Amino acid sequence: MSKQEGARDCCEPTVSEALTPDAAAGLARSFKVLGDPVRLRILSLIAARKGGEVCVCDITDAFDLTGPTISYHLRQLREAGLVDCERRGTWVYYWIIPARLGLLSQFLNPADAAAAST
Amino acid sequence: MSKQEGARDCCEPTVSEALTPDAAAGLARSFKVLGDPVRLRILSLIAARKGGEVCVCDITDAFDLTGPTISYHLRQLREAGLVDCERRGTWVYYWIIPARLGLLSQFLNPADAAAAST
DNA sequence: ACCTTGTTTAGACGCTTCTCTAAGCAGCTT
DNA sequence: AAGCTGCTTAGAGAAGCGTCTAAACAAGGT
Repeated sequence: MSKQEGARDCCEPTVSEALTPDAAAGLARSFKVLGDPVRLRILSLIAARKGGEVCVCDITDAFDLTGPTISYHLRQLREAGLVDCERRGTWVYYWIIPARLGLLSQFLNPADAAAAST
Repeated sequence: MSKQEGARDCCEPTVSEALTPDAAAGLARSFKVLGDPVRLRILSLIAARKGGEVCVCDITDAFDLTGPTISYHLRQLREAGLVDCERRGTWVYYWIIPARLGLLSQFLNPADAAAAST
């Protein structure tokens, strides 16, 4: 309820057009998956890694959670199309799918996306 | 588990640096609020509106939900810092706080944000 | 003052989510 | 082939979320 006008009259970016219920459902599913601190940390851990790939065992080591719990979160990320994985011998490696994140980013700030595509 | 390499070797954007648990918690809270189709539609409804402001009654009319439910979602959006509101006479108007959305967008795609800030 | 309309708060209830333990599968290594 | 390690699946329980109805609060109009 603060009366701070002025935060919104500088650039007009934000969310483009009104969303259909279906489009909203699709986007919401992705955002919901991002709405957990553990998954966000997993994602940034993968992204920060040189080579862009991380073994599940490295992820598990970075958290104070059991293996199955990490596996659960990785599955959520996978099913949301945010990461993909591949087994190589004993280990399973995960990497980020940038296109999906780009899509979400674009929804939040169409102006940035437009600027980037020039 | 699909073997599609190559989706990630074209541009290297994605998520910048490894997140601290605290930073992750803050971001996750915002993304969680975005992780609901109704809230996403409310947001896009406000954003699409000429003038950038919408009365609660207009929002309520756009959904097949009760007033209290809409009020609940608006509160979530408000407490996440994504929107702000002001009462004017009988009606309460909501608008989007672009800075917050920009921050989230930037997390998802640092490359876009960098390009936009030039 | 009172009633009417717009909005929020409180409380209840069913469904989903996140975590765990136990058990299963996959691929080395000996 | 038997056992070891890495990872996933299955099932259970506590906590959280989204919806509703009922009631309260806020402003304006008789």
